[in-house]
Amino acid sequence: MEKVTINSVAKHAGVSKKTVSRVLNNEPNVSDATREKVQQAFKELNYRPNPIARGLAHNRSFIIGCLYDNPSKSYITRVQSGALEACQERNYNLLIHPCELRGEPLIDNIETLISTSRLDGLVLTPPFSDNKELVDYLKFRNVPYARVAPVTLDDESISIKSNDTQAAYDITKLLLSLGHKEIAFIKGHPDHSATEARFDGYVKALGEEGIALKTEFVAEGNFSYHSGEDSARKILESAARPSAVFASNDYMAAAVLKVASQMSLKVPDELSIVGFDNAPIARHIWPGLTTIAQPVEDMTFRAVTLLIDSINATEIENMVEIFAGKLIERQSTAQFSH
Amino acid sequence: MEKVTINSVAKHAGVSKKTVSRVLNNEPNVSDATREKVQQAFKELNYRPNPIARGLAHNRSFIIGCLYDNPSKSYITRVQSGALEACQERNYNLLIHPCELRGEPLIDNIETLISTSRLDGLVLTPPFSDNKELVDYLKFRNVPYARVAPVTLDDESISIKSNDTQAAYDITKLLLSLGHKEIAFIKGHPDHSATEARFDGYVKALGEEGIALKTEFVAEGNFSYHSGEDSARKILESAARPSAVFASNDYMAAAVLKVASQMSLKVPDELSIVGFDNAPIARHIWPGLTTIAQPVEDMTFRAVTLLIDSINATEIENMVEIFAGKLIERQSTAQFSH
DNA sequence: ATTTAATCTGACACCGGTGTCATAATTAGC
DNA sequence: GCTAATTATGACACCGGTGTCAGATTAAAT
Repeated sequence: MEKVTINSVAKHAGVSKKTVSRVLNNEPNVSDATREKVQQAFKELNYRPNPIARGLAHNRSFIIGCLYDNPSKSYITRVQSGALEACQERNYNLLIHPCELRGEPLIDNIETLISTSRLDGLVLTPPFSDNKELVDYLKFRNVPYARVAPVTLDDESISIKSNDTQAAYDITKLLLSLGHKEIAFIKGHPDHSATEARFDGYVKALGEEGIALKTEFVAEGNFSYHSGEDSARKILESAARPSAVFASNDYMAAAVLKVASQMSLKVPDELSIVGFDNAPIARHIWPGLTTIAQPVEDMTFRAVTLLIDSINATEIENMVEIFAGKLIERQSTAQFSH
Repeated sequence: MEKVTINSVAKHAGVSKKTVSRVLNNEPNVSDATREKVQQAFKELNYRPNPIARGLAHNRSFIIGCLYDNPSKSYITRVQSGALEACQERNYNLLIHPCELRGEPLIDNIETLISTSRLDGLVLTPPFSDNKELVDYLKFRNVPYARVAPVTLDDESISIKSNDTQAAYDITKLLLSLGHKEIAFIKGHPDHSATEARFDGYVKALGEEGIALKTEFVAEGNFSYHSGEDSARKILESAARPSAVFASNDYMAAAVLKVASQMSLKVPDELSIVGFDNAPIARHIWPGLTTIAQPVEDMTFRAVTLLIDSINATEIENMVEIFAGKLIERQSTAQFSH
């Protein structure tokens, strides 16, 4: 297969390569006749511009990096899926970068990533979205970035928020409306800002009913299945067992279900359980988990789209958008029966 | 931050840029003194070669594509993880390409992918590893590729195999040794060659015990949780209910467990269940699934490493390597009690 | 001390695009 | 119909590296 470059197209169409470049980029100041000729040559030769050469000329890589450190595989693939779609639409490539938050020094890691791969921009997903050190570094290095699901807002970057607090409030309200008064809570990883946000919603809902927060009903998890197990044991084996458990994500909720099974506690008759995220496991276990579905793909898609557009815009405009979660009721919740 | 190019390094070190390039690529014919000087300049200026310029000069992208279409998120992330590690080690980037096998014409899709992204090579994961049309196309287009977990061998490519048949044989043998004689089987997706391989192992083990294959005990699934549910209903609601079910992957096995729970069938006392893959769900449900763990990361890592090395080698050497699965016993299997 | 071979080093073109600017071809204005 | 303003086009340098090849330097051989 003969290599087709801009030169061959130019020769074929009988014009200069600069003119070909003009047609390629939809630049003005090309006569209709010439444009036609060149486009014809594109087709006849099946020409594809070389993104690498283009990148060199522009001093750009047309690559967006996606940073994550999340135990949930399904969350990661959803993030990737949204990011990929946005990239493909704009002819960018996506470079995935899983990354241990507590591993080697984060900044060094990112520094290497950026300078070796020449990323044009970076999407931060939780828990990086709220990592001040990282955000400051990117700002200092002048690397465009977008934040997915941050809690803190700096008004200086593209941020696509989810309203975790509201959603957590809603799902807690659901439990309350079912007659539950003793509702335990399992927190997520302290590095994730969603952890506090979700907890806040829970606290707010309880507060509105005039129910005091019981410290023995609040366990410290870290979003992992394992931490959910430990927390569930602590909560369910305590003297005053709650009638419902709100786990900050579905993995931990699944772990609560497992512990309940092992203790022969019937769910939802003797114990209601709710999770968060609507991970696949929420519908893969029996009973299915009542949980909050978040539009992860949409959020990431939007973040990457805004990021790429801001890279190519002359005027940089930073914006915040908020996406809402949706309550999904399955079989793990039921009316409280004394 | 000043831009550091090969020219600035050359000036700083007082040599030509070609000499800098020589040092960069560890080429011979550079005096120790000069090499020292240049390396010193690298450090002082914190120089990072521009992969894009390098790519243009070499007519290479230093990007490996990873093709997949797999419902299992955990499988995908494991594949990615192995591939990424191999790429990072060799200074390549990884481009992920999820892809609907039954979606738009596959070859067109790949054609676009290759010509727009200028991939240097492609890793095929199931079900693409055994897609003859695709493999033929890549061969025709002269695109280097490696196949992860193929079943058919063409001896003309890098192939990293797993011994699915053996593993399926082993796990069936386990059920037989527990006294089970009526063992149902849920097949995977017909496009995945692993489907037949696993079935073969099951058939072989039964055959050795002189147990005839019952067609009513073989269901056609497609690796999805949902198909597992349907298959499980068909099998468990039949008149002659088996005492054990072998599902071709863990998602379908989890679905069997769900259906069994709904039917109040106690697992493992009244029904043993085994899966395949050791997906996270296998240990996230209760009882945990007895299954086969495959070294997915290792296999992909190896495939990508071999692929990159073969791209850079003058002599192309194709090879086949076989990785073994490992039987993992959890709580979903027990002695058959009449 | 020369010749010969081996080892270094740099000038220069090139990879495949894009930006700048000068010039050619139109069109508009009167 | 002639000049002025506008639009269309191409020559050329450049992005940051690498390959080729010739020339300079050093080491080995006689």
